[in-house]
Amino acid sequence: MTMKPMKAGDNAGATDNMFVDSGEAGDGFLRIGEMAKKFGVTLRTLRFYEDKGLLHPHRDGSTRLYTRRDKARLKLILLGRKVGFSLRDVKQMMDLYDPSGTNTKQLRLALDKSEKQLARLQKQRDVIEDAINELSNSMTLVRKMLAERSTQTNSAA
Amino acid sequence: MTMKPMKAGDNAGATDNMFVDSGEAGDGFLRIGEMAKKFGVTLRTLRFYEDKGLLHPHRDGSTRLYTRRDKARLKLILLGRKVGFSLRDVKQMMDLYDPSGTNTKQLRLALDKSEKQLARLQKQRDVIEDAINELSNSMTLVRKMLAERSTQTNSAA
DNA sequence: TATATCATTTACGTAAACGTAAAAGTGCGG
DNA sequence: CCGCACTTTTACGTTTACGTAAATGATATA
Repeated sequence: MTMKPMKAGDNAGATDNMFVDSGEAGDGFLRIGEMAKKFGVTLRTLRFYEDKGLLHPHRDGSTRLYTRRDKARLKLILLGRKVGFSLRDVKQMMDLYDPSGTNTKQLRLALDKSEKQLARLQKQRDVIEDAINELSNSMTLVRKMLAERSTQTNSAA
Repeated sequence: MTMKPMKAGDNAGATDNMFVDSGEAGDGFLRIGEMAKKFGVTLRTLRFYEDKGLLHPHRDGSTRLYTRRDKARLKLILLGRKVGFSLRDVKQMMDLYDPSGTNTKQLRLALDKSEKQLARLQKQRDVIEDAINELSNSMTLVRKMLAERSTQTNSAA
C-alpha cells in the first residue's frame, strides 16, 4: 500500500487551468468506465480521443488503464473544447508539451490560438446578439398581428 | 400606376420582417444567376433550397425563373437562417402560409418556434460568455508564465 | 459452469448546409 | 459555325465529434 486506493469520488472540477499539466505519475489507475464516470464522458469519447492521439492510456493486456497524467490531459481537452477549440487544435497544443523544458513554444502557440479563438467567440457573440434582436423584433410584430386577428374575428382556441 | 416597376436594384436588406410575405406577382423574372447575385447566395444554394421545397421558381423550359414571390420567400429563408432556424423549421412555417386566410396558425407556430429559438440563443450567448471568460483567464495565466520564462532565461525572438 | 458486467475492435451512421466536380444542354455575339 | 457564358441534373464529398450497433474477449461472482 503505497497510496490510498483513491475511492473514485473527486469531481472533474475546473480547478486546474488550461495548458497546465503537472506531469509526474501516481498510482490511481482507472479503467475506462471509471474514467468516463469521473469526467462525465462516454466510453466512446475516451476511445475516440485516444484514436485521435489525444490520450495514451497504458494497457494491461487489452484493457486501458488511465493514469494521473491521462486525467490531467483529459481535463485540458475538456476545457479546450469548452472554450471552443477543435480537437485538432487541442492536440496540436498538447503535442508541444515537453515535461523537461520551459514549453515556451507551446505557450506561445496556445496564446496565439487563444487570441484567435477569443476573436471568434466575440464575433459569435455579436452574431448571436444580432439574431436575438432581430428575432425579438419579429416576435413583437407577430404578436401584434395575432392581436389584430383576435380582435377582428373570433377568439380562437 | 398602382406600383412602381421596381427597377431590380433593391438589395436584400433586412427591411422586411420575418413571417411577412406580401404575395402578389409583378414581372421582374430573374434567372438563377441574377437571383444569386441579388441575394448574395450561390447557385447551389438556390437549387438546394428548391430541392428542399423552400422555393418553387417557375420554369421556362428548364431554366428557372424567380418571381417576386420567390424573392420574398428567399428573404424570409435568409432571415430565418440568420436567427438560427433550421431550414426544416423555416419550411414548416412557410408551408403553413395561406394567402387567403388570416394565417393564425402560421403565426402561432412561428411565435412558438421563435420563443424556443430565442431561449436557445440566449443559452448560447451565455455559454459563449462563459467560454470567453475562461479563455481570458487562461490567457492571462499563460502570459504570466511566458513573462517568467523571459525574465529567467533569455529574451527570445 | 452459468450469468452478468465490463471491456475490446471494426466500421457504418448522424446532423446541416451546402461544395464541387462531371457531363451536357441553351442562347447569343461575332 | 465557333466559342463562351450561363444553365441544367446527378451525385459524391466535406466538416466535427462522437453515436450506435455487432460480434467477441476478459473478469468476477454465484
